[in-house]
Amino acid sequence: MNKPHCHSGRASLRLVRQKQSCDLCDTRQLCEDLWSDQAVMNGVGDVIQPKGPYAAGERIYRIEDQSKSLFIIKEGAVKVEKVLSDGNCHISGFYFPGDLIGLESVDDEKYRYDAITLEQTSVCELPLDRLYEHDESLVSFQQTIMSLLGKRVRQADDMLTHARYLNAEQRLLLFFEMLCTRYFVQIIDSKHKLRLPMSKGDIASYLGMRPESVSRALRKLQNLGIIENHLKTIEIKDIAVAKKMICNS
Amino acid sequence: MNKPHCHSGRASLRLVRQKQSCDLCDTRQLCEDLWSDQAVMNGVGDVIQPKGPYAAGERIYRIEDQSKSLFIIKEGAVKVEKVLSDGNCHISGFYFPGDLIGLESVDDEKYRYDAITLEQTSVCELPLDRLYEHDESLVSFQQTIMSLLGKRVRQADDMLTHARYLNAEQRLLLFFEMLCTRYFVQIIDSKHKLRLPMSKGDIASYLGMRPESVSRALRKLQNLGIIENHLKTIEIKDIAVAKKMICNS
DNA sequence: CGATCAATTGAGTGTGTTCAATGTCAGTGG
DNA sequence: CCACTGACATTGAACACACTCAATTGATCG
Repeated sequence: MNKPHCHSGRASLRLVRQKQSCDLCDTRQLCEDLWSDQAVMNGVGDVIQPKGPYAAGERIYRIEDQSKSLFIIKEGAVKVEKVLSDGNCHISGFYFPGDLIGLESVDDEKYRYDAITLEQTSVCELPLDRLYEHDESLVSFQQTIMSLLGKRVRQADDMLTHARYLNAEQRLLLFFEMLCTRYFVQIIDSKHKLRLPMSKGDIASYLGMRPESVSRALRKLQNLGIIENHLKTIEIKDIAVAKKMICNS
Repeated sequence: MNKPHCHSGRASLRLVRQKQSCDLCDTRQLCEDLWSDQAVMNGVGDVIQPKGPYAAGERIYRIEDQSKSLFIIKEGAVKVEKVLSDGNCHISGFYFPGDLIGLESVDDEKYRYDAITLEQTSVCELPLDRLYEHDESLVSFQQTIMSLLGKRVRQADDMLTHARYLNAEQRLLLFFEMLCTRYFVQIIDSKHKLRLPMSKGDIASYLGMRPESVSRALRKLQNLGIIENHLKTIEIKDIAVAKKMICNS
């Protein structure tokens, strides 16, 4: 199960994560469970619905809608955001192929965020009510969701720590590192030149900053020779220094 | 199941949450499941170990230790914290009777925080490995943990939002409101005079501030006549204005 | 090509931090 | 009972970082 592109049990769940093995994919276990012989025999697989492709800017789920499903991202990129009472937007996270979105609505009535595509995106829908069925064939499925919830909690906790102890430049470098390691991003030419599917404003919201501050921090990093910033393309020129900057807080 | 003090199936799980009904208790469902006829019949209840009482300042679990259990707090108060690389402390949360701690270690090898008692505290230990057993009698138990994980994710997300969009005074007022509504705190005399089991420094760390800033913000709120601050005792004098301050961000 | 939105840059402001000093309380021992 | 201690809490002054407001540039698209 270590070879790339292992999610090929069926076309609808073929989660291709370019340049990465399935080991890094959150939903690997999920896919295996859902397409196991036993699950297929019991018809579990049939409730999984492929949806999309969505164009950029479409909503996969909408805040306040009844939360009925989780979604695995097959291709594309998604931002999960919420409009605050003062009209500002707060982006809770960015998600990429192999990620599962909607976990924060487990055991809640409604979605608390909008999930909006950043580019052409396809997903698989997993009905939430299946989570709670006592079906023998779903036990492994439930455990996988539980694992992902544990991960999600840790991720949120880490984010809180970073938000408090890192300055503008450090947050941006950490963000780029996350994109490179944890997530799928389109990597151009060299290994450390990446294309951002989201706007600078989105990044600002995610990192708890203003767009102006993002601009200034990027310029500062560029002047230091650590990165090259051109529109939606970022090149990390000095990874050693970058990593040192993140740690020395 | 709406009457107070419903956790009286057995002494070891009697989670008395003063002045609050069990509806507000995170672990109500858990207790019901664990002490259901079927669970008891299958011997599930016997794996739940009462521990304590711990004195103030003791560790319930230790960072880097192998994570083997969750803990329900029966009495007392607990802070969950981590020492950062620069020597600073980051407090992830405060927990009170009826709360479940250790959820962030679900599906992880080790604890990522220290859980330290703030006063005399007793807990019940729930072995994590039971979570993943295919035992029929544990299905409901698993679902409850899943629900709590969902809640925990939402809580962390909310915290992130607040950390970004509220100033020092607003954060403190929101913190006090949380203590009053969601958590158990020792309430003295009137309904809105409460005793804080944690230090001002702990509060600062939790809210992402410096102790000095907490002091100044409290003074400001006191000068405005909204609160009265004396050592470990806080009195909310003008709740209407306090709530208005939190919302108008 | 102009219109529109995103991104950048500049100048001035403000909130919370840093560093240092002082004040307060609880516990201890003379 | 009082002085001494150490941890916590408060206060003050100067500073730094990110924010706000405003103007400009740049990219994209009909």
